[in-house]
Amino acid sequence: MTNNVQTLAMLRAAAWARGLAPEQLEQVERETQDRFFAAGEIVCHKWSMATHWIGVVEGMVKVDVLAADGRSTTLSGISNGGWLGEGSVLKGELRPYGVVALRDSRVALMPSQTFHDLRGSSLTFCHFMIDQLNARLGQFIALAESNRMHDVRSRVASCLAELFNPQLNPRTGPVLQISQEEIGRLAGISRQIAHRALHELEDAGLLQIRYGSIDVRDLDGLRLCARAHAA
DNA sequence: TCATTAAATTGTT
DNA sequence: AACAATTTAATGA
Repeated sequence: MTNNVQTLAMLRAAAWARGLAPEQLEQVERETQDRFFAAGEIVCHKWSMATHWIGVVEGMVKVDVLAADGRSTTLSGISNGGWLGEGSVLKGELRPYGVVALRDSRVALMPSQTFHDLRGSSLTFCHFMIDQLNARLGQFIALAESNRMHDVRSRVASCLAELFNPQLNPRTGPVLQISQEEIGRLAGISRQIAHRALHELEDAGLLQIRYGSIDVRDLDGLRLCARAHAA
């Protein structure tokens, strides 16, 4: 249950909620919780039970895995309007990743029971879920291709463009409040390499680097760069 | 409002 | 990886 205005607006505006019957939407609003996480806080631990489907109301969270020696890499970033964790909820398994707030974030938590109720009763929800899983698959295919075939600049461009994936991150604004260190984790490179790649993208006029944030000026240009092979 | 300081982030080698 | 420089936010006069 949540009284938060932003969270309620986010639920009602979600693509999967548009086709719901009034009583179904009421159930969602009644059963979905609402929590605030400060930057750096853990939203859910690795290997924890997947008890909720997670939506980002406002802010940004990352999905990451960390090695025993403390190194960590980021698999995905999710910002305003994005949902994550459906895979583990569908399978009823432990999450094979951790979720961490990249900056102060408000997060919606839909209980897995509610999730399964929708899955069984709403065709539009099921359609959304097909699109969601398909987008996730495409994301990881692009990631594998980018890692194996493309240079560093294209990889960074690809990772940034994914933060604007219309299915996975439907309401990302042009200003990404994310440090170069986190960009590096997202692209699987060091902060120094990320720094250099970002300046190349800035010189190409695709974005503007600010303190603690990236201002994306040419999203289509980033997407083109993400598919380019040449150095 | 301004100076001081610590913390975070970026820049450079 | 190490270090320097810069930006931001918090504090107190």
